[in-house]
Amino acid sequence: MEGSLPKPGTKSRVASPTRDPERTRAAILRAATAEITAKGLTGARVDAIAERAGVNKRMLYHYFGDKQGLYLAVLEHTYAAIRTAEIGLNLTELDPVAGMRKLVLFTWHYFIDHPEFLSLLATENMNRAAYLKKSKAIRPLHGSLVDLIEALLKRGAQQKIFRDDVDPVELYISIAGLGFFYMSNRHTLSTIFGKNLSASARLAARGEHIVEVVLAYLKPVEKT
Amino acid sequence: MEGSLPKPGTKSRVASPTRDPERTRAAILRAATAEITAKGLTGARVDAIAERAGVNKRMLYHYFGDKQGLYLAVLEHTYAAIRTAEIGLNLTELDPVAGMRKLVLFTWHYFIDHPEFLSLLATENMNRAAYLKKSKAIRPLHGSLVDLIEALLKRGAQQKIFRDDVDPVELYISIAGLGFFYMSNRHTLSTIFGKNLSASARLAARGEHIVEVVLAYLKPVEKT
DNA sequence: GCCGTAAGTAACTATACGGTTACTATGCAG
DNA sequence: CTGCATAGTAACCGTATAGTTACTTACGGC
Repeated sequence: MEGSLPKPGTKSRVASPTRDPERTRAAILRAATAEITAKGLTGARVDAIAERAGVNKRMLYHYFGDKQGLYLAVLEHTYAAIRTAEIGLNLTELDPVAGMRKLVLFTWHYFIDHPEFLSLLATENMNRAAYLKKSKAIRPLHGSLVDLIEALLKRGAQQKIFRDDVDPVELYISIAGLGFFYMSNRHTLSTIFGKNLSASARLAARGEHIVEVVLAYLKPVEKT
Repeated sequence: MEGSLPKPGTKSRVASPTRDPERTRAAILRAATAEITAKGLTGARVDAIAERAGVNKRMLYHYFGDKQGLYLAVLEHTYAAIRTAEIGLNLTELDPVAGMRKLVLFTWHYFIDHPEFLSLLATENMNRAAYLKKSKAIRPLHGSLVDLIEALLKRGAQQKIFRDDVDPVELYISIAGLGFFYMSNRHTLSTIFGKNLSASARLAARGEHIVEVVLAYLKPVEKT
């Protein structure tokens, strides 16, 4: 009797576990992100990705064409995530110093919470950004990031609490760099300096250090 | 007649081009550095290294055991180069601000001139510093770096031109990070921001920016 | 209720790759 | 001069790897 069978009529996501393209695609993308960020593009194994995703290898080629296509999808997905999160920050409501502090700490915590983003950047730069250059989806995301920082800097300069000659791109690279280098190189740095840089107390201290460095730089130069 | 043959008696380096272990070893190391920093450890091909070095592949195994042994030799050689150069800086002769400026710019220019160092760090961190941890040769090199910075900070604090609560390791990570991120990620950053960050005018400007950021941070907090 | 299309499987293939084998040439200590 | 350790060569090998082929199963529009 058909009463005990799962109802095929309902389009609910629970239904049959077979034949769920969206779930399969997402599982592949997640597995590929993990494998590629752990081992790099050349180190990642297509068979390992398929196994991690619990999916037949043939499906990777079905959905993403080839290994490179899969890598590009991972790259686009990962970049979109951070740029989207930044837009949600809503810095316009805060005074400039508080806004800058929030942006700096957001960036820092994003790096702590998303090591896969750091690894992927390292991989892509080793590749001279060849895939990023191919992607039409990623570049448009970055105008708004510059606008965000520019607005903050302008408000601060008007209120005379920031110096008025700051380049927003140069500043963003500094904010990101102060966190990126610490996190992406924490394994070598921990080893050569004989300290565990991943300890949570140290991570918190580093966050405050970065805020201090950035705000000290932004302070207007006193008149002599 | 034997008169026209190259004299084997003279031990001069010019003599016979065959059988020169030092030259062969050095050629392999150079080729391996180039190949590994261009493509990563997994991306590098043993056959390509041999060809680049103009040497039979068997020689790589003769001198370095296996691919991993070769990688370790590259890593040790590359780390030793920067740490040795730092020691030659002679910062004790300068006043603290000039000394710090010199250290910051040295680090920055080192990154510009030695992209292979940056790539190798990226590779090694992707590997969670597994090879660095194995190396007995590298760690001892780093005590003197911390001493160098510590001495500079102490002199500056005594003269009241630096704040007196600066952690030398935290500061070094900032100095390095401000340059490292810019250079190691210049391909992705140039792409997303639509600017050529490798242009020499921009590199010079970045150097000045980093000096400003570091010195602003080191300035003693004014009394309120 | 049937049929075309998209989702999914298993087994296979060509080759690129790290590493080895079996051998030869060189030069220096005695 | 000669024996022997080290430098060097060429050809080879097993396997891991990206990508394919040939086939089966489920879904949804008509």
